[in-house]
Amino acid sequence: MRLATWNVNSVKARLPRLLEWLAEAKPDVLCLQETKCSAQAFPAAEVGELGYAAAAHGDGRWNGVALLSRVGLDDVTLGFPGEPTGVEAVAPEARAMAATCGGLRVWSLYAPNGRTVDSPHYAYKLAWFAALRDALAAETAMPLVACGDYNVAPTDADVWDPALFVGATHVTPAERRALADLRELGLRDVVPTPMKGPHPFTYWDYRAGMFHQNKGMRIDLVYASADVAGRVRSAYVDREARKGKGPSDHAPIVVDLGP
DNA sequence: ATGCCGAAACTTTTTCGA
Repeated sequence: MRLATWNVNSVKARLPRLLEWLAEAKPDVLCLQETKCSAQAFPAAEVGELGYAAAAHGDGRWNGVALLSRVGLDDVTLGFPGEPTGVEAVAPEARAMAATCGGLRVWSLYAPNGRTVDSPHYAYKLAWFAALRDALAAETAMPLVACGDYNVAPTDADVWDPALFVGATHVTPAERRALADLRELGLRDVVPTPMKGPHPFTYWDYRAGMFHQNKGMRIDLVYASADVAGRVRSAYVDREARKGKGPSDHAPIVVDLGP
């Protein structure tokens, strides 16, 4: 089974690139983040023509996650119990969903950014991770993979220049502790192989030629239960998808699982 | 060459991203 995750930064703006990538990479299951469209507006017909069932969770302009599968898409759940609401919001944002695909419980996650450490958005980010931990703890009895944009660089090696991130979000001990809490559930970080350079970065800012200088971050992660992690045959960052006209600022991660 | 920010909307600037 080929599993993939990709923050597409608008599924509408990225639709030609998405369809092209699906036809080429042929994942069995794809987790999408930052779809930036409502569930009703999700291009289900277009991906359906390539053989994918789709489920989407989104409310419009911001956030949004989706799951595509050609090996079954059952028991879809949107959000999770105890998910906190956004800052100054009355309802949770569209940042999490799950489905059972080919015998695997698959989550597509888009963690809050946090903005700055003194922002209420940072406290919200940590609360969101704490609630996510409890939600995933209830699902560890089955083969589980939690994929997505975690908006946390697990180690200093996961940012191009740690000195530039001192005092910034994405690298704080509390954020890294939140990831460690997920690993303590038994989830393992499936670290992909970079196509170029020593670091498997998955995100490069659009600005200032960051991609071309390989100044990136590894913030998109695949967290797999031990049984699933043991089935991993290969995993890589498809940085080709970050090139060319109209790319997302994130590259997909592709994971091949054995039986 | 990978090639120097992009998406969305209560749009003609502002908000957000990390």
